[in-house]
Amino acid sequence: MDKLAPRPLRADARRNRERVVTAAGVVFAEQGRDAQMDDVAKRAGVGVGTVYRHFPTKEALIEALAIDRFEKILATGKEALLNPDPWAAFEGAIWAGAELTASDRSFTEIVGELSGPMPLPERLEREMRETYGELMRRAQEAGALRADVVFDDIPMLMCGIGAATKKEHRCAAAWRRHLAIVLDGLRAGGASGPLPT
Amino acid sequence: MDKLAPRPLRADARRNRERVVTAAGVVFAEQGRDAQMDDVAKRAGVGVGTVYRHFPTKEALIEALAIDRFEKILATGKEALLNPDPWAAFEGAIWAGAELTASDRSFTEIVGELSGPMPLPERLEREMRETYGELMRRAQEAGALRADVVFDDIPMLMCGIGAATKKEHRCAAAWRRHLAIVLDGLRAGGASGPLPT
Amino acid sequence: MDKLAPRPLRADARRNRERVVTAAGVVFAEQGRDAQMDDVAKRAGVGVGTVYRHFPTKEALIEALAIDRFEKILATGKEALLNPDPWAAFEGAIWAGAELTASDRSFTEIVGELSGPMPLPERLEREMRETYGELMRRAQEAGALRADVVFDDIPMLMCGIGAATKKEHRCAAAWRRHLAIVLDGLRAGGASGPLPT
Amino acid sequence: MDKLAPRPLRADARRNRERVVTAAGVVFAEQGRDAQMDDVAKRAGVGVGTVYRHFPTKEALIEALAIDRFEKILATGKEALLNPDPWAAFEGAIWAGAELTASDRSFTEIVGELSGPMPLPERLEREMRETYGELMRRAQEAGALRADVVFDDIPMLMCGIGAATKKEHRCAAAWRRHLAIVLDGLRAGGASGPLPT
DNA sequence: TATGAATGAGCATTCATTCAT
DNA sequence: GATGAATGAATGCTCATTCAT
Repeated sequence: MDKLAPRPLRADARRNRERVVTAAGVVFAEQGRDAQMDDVAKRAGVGVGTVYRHFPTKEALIEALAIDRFEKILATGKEALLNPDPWAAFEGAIWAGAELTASDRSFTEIVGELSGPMPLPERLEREMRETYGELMRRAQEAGALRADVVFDDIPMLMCGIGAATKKEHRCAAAWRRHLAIVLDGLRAGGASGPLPT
Repeated sequence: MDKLAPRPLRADARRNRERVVTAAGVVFAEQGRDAQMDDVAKRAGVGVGTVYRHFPTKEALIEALAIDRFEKILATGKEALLNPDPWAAFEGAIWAGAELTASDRSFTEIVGELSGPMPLPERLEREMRETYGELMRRAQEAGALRADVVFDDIPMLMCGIGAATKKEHRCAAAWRRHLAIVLDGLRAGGASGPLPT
Repeated sequence: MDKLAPRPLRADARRNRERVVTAAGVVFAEQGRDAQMDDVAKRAGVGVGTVYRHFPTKEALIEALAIDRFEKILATGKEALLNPDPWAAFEGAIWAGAELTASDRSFTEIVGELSGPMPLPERLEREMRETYGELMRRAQEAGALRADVVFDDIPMLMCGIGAATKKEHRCAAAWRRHLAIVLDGLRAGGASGPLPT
Repeated sequence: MDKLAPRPLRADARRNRERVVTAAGVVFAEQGRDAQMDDVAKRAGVGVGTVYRHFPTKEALIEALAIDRFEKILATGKEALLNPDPWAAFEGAIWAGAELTASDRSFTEIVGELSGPMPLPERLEREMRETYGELMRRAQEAGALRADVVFDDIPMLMCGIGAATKKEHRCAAAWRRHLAIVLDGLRAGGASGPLPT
């Protein structure tokens, strides 16, 4: 009913939860979102029941996984903020996020299905906005990033990059070309005109 | 008996096949790749058996759908070749393809799952290569398109656009911003350096 | 409604019927009773509808096939009656029937499933009884066939032989050993005691 | 589903497996090889999933059933070895096996389909060979069993008996007449000549 | 709390039979 | 009559979820 108090979660329970999330990451990475709960359990070395104790549905597990991924992206964004060069900071954040996305097949799949129906927790979304918003603001103030991009363009662009990492295009690292092109398009100097609204 | 003429396929059979493809387009668009064959049949107003008479497996139906989509894209590409302005022709082809992609949610999903395991028929792939290759060559010769993009970058970029059209981003037409950025990145003038290989 | 008059059946219709029966014989021989009606039709070079015009159900077709087979067996039995040696006549009839059975996989399968639920037409059954009954009577009168075998033992023994021809026992002709043993058991001299009732 | 009394035993999985096998025996006996897995489950009082938990495919279930049957036959064969009279031992083993076969209609069907494509486990086949081989050797040494029968003739003959038990011949026990005839044919004294090779 | 056996709705696919052409 | 496209009930099997131990 009331969610005021987050339950303490005993040490072994927390460890189990961790194992499940980790296993889910691997299994979904390998087999995509159609992977089976039994496989996740097996990989985690627990029974299915335990998986369901921590995550009431498969969807909930996937959501938890997605949040975990976004936390990691956010971390790279925060780290980028330390870079004094505004454009390098922005660019570096984007490259780091893309690298994470590319390194895990499930990442894209999960994040891909996610944006619409499965919103992130308020705190996470806010921090994402703050962090990447700040990176963009600085780069724009420095005249490096075109002025008409807004924060909401970023997840969209990242979705595109994610899609590029998912397939077997000409070569495994083909997505880097995609990102390089996009970044050139994002440069203040490259703009051929204002973005459509 | 004689195979000189391809099977005429009775009038009603052809009509039914058409209805199945149309229904499949709608159903897969609405429910994604996991939509059920029974639903396709119901939507088409035929029995499942009829669906299976025309397409031996669900996979075959999806593939047929994908080919149909690619044919439409190819048609816009060929039309673009008529435009004497090399960059406008190239840009127009890309916009037209994206528009088609955006107008049908299943398009992206199906094409998305497609590139890897389900190759297009040789003829279609060749024509795609020829048409878009020519569009690119002209635009590059005119100094409008950066010289280091190659044909294989296009499907990758289109996948990205497709991903952008799939989600509910800030607004329905947000993908246009994505494409505008990408196109700016593709301009010869916008390149900040060579694309990674 | 009334079936008093057998319909004339136009020449081409009769020819078609013949083709269907022949095709069914081959197809069921190759694939067993689970073969499909479509395959029978294809083999016969007609549409399924034509098959169904002549045989209202698959079961009816199989029954017709069975009758056809029994007619052939009966023919060998009648021919055997011409042999003046009573035991040789009996033995020859049995061998001939087994040979037919062995030569066609569907034969056994169909006949096997048949005896119980699918009785032969009265005329055919009567003639079988008359012919084989006579062969047995003569052999028994000559003191060659044990006196306690009765007509109804024969189909049972033939079923057994049929089963033997169906499998891949030690060698293709292993069933001949089975029949040789049975025939020795049927000889008047071989009886170790009366058959159970 | 379950009885009012709480289940005391932990090994309900094993019991369920037993129930599935038993139910399968009955259902396949009644309806033959084409019986449905759902019916087996219903008869066993479990869900289909449970059937599939224990037997990955229908084929596997049938095979398990067949092995179970052969084990029972083998047991009677081993018991017969205790009989000091060589012919009585051999004859008794055959009768006992036939009795088992006759008592369960599915037995024949399953074994019938079995011999070819579905070999028994090595151990079982070996023990069958050893046991029945020994019974035959003794009976032949005693001059009671004709010298030219070999082990491989036995399954063939049993198939025949099985076929005889399967149908509704003149009377329910008609197969006993078949077996009596075969046994007379197997006696050393009854041989009219060597068996065909 | 952990376990994994049990559940059963769900799904792709088949095939005997019907019926419009 | 002949054809073969259409039908849809039936079937083997899966897998997210529940629950007895």
